[in-house]
Amino acid sequence: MSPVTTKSERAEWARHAEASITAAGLRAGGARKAVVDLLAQQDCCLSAQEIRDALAAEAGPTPGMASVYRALDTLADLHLVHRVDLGQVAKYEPAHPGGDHHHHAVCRECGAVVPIEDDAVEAAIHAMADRLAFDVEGHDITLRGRCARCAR
Amino acid sequence: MSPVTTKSERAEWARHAEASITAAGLRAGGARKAVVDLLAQQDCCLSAQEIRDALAAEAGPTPGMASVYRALDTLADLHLVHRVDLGQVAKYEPAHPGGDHHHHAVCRECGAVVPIEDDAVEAAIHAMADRLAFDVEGHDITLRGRCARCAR
DNA sequence: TTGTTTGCAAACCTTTTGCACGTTA
DNA sequence: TAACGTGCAAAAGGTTTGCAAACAA
Repeated sequence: MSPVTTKSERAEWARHAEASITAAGLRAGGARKAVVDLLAQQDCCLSAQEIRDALAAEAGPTPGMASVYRALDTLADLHLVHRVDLGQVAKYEPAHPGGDHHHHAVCRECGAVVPIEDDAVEAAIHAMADRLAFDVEGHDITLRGRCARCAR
Repeated sequence: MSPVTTKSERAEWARHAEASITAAGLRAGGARKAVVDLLAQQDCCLSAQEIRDALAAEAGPTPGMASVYRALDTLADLHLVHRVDLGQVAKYEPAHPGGDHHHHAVCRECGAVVPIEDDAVEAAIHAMADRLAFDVEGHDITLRGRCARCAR
């Protein structure tokens, strides 16, 4: 299974994020930087709690939940992260500038989230969007079912 | 704009729901019946709060929020309603037996939710699902953007 | 110095649960 | 009458906000 984003794409996102934050006149605090650095390593979405847990496992101070939420909020405003609503908990993932994105399959048994990509579906969605009396800026697709492991 | 479901489809759903509830050995209480009757009139999704507010506006006793949630939970277990996660609040809509379903476009300005249908997108989703190592049981699509009124 | 960022605690909101009472089959 | 359904209140998450101290530019 190929990764959904390459290592260089993730590094590119980190640079882009830093630049956007500076360009917006924001300062470089520790908590937000830690969140950006962690997201830069991710291929798929994480919840605020998962982000904080991951940062708590690293060396250095652990940011408070409020700071994690505030950082995610700021990043979402700058279109640097995309918020994904897969259930009762919001998840967040890096938003890549080129419009390059993926969707999610969620296992109803184990809760696993698998990233998925499909050009034909993207094309069909865009064709539909063009015909609607609605100014479509983005879309999310969630598949529900059971992952390969749980279905076996 | 044509309705997503016809009046007869909605009446059909109400009958089907009553029958399923009885068949499951459940009894006929007032709160759940009120929720079923209200959902039977809906074309698209409502939140638990919206359901209760609508019932409060009607004649007769207003069910407690807990009863609304319990009713929705039971109906979801019986596959009579589909839970839709469009944001921080869960919404619920009647699930039509034939597999007939729609998706949603959400306006980022006014929050309006517009039901959408597209056979080509459905076909593309199914084709993709067949190729995945994931047992896909259902899917949800959310378009984000601005509705016709807000975009004007 | 000045405005931003952070952490903590409290507030908020949605959803769930415990429990006693009413109701259905 | 035995089990289920309901309402109320309390609890339980997840997320947001107020405020004072720490910090970057």
